[in-house]
Amino acid sequence: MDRILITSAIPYINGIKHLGNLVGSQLPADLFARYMRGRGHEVMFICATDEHGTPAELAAAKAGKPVDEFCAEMHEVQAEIAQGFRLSFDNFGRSSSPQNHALTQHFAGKLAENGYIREVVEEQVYSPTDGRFLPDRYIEGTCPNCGYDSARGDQCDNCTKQLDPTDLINPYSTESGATDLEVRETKHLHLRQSLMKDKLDAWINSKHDWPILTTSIAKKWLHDGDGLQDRGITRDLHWGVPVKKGTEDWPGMEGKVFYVWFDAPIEYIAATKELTDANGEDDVAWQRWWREDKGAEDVKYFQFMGKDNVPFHTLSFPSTIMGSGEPWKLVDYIKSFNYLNYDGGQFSTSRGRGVFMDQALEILPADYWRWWLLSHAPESSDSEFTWETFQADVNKDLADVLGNFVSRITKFCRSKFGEEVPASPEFAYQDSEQETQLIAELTLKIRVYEDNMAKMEVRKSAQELRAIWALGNEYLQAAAPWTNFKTNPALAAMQTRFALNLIRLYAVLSAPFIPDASEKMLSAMKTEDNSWPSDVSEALNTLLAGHAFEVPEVLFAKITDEDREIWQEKFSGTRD
RNA sequence: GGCGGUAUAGCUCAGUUGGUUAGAGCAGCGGAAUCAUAAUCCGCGUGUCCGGGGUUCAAAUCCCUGUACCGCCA
Repeated sequence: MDRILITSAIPYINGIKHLGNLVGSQLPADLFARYMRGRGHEVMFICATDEHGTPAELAAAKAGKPVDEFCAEMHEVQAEIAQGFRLSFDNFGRSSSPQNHALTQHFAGKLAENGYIREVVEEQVYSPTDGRFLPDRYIEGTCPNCGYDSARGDQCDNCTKQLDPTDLINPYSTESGATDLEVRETKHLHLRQSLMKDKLDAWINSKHDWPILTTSIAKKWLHDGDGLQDRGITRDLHWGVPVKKGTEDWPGMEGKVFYVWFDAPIEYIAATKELTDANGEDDVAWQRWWREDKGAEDVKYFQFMGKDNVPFHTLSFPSTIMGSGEPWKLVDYIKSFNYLNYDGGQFSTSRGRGVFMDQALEILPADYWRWWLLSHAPESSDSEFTWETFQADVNKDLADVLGNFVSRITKFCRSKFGEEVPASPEFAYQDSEQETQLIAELTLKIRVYEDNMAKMEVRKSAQELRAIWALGNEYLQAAAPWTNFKTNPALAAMQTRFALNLIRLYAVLSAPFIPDASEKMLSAMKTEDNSWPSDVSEALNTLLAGHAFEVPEVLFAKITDEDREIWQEKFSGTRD
């Protein structure tokens, strides 16, 4: 039994995420976590909300709430939606937790001790009216280049020229409209990632089995231009982790907080501690996952994320870990994803384009989305969601191939033998060529499936699973128990018993993808035996003659053309 | 402008370290079956593997170059 640590990139707090976000991190991470649990491994699956930073403050202000209250509410909303998608986090934490405050300050202290922190005095735009320093994009004014009157401080949207906030004519705060902006000096901490460059480079180069997407992005940042740059890890904000050197004050840094990207990945660790603290366990309980000197030396750590998060996880966070000089667990494998597009364009949170997680659950059960998104996961390149393919794929795979298989055999059995597994003393499928051959084919495919799941080859796993489902239909078609029933009912009984056992087998194999349907299948077969089919022949002898079952409700209702047209129309615009 | 990714059948995509007539699912066409959510099963592909060069006995795969789309950065 292995110990598997899994983290999904943590979603930002300011709103509900769309399906592209979901398929890029949380959903494949959940697939992997469920699979590993199913195989009997000890799993710690962690996610959280990423709560600090200016966008959270602004979203709270817009909602007319104190930022801490806003975050607490949004955390609950996101947690509930995650539950709706059956994301099986062991803990869904909060980066604003006391545990994360302490750990973030601890790491900063260690980094300073080891010479990886530099204090830098910068000039930034301050707004007395807003009472804060303004990030570049929250300052607007007239573009000196083209005269556009709503140019942002970082770039003019009209002529695309890159700008400095001080270039703008008549600059004003986009928050308050204040024009009394001034440039002030402010001191910040920089993480000296540049000192870590060679170490990171060697580390990345040693990871031969990582996705090309992961390593190519990391290498680009390591070698592009002047190479890996130091990065500011503090901000002049109120909402965040106060800058401290461990538990000590940091002279000159009063009133400042750590920048979100610094404290967000540390939350992976903190969220684990949040869990064990809540359970009243001691520190060893979380340290055995994260400290190689406290029992984590044999932990295998997997991270899941979209490609936009790769630099932070391949460079910044490892810099934090390595620079601490303490034996924290470094990631062993980074699974990264491209983007899912929506109907010819991008999903966009800021523009409200596409289908958002809450809306998705309002129109269809989680399994539909899980199956489609995972079987189309953007692994090798960006992939595309269209309502037409979604409807066609889901109807075919879930309703026709799997759902109908369950339906046809349970109903057949009920009408011919009643709602219990039929007996046939004359026939055992160990002695029959057709069944023996199918067991061999299933075994082959299940081993391929296991291999793909272990390698986090998401699409290939889905493909193989579907092929395993199809074998059931092929078998029924060839065996034709409905024909045999007329001349040789005992043979038909054996075939029916075999096919009914396939339902349980499919439920176990499919659980990582479609947990709800899997649960329904097991409960229809009136069994709680969800043990992994290491021996397929044995697994198909689980439900014995006389075992009662019931014909389940239709597992997957089909998406009609009318449904599709309504949704297509409904989601064609943007959300406010 | 720099960097990266992608470009394979009508659609969505596989093609591992270069190696037999380039594959799968969907859609389409033909057939079988009638247990089932008109579901299932079987059969059917004349594809400039984006264009152009090159390396090689052999290239979708490696190198150069051009084009298109996407993204990141400045």
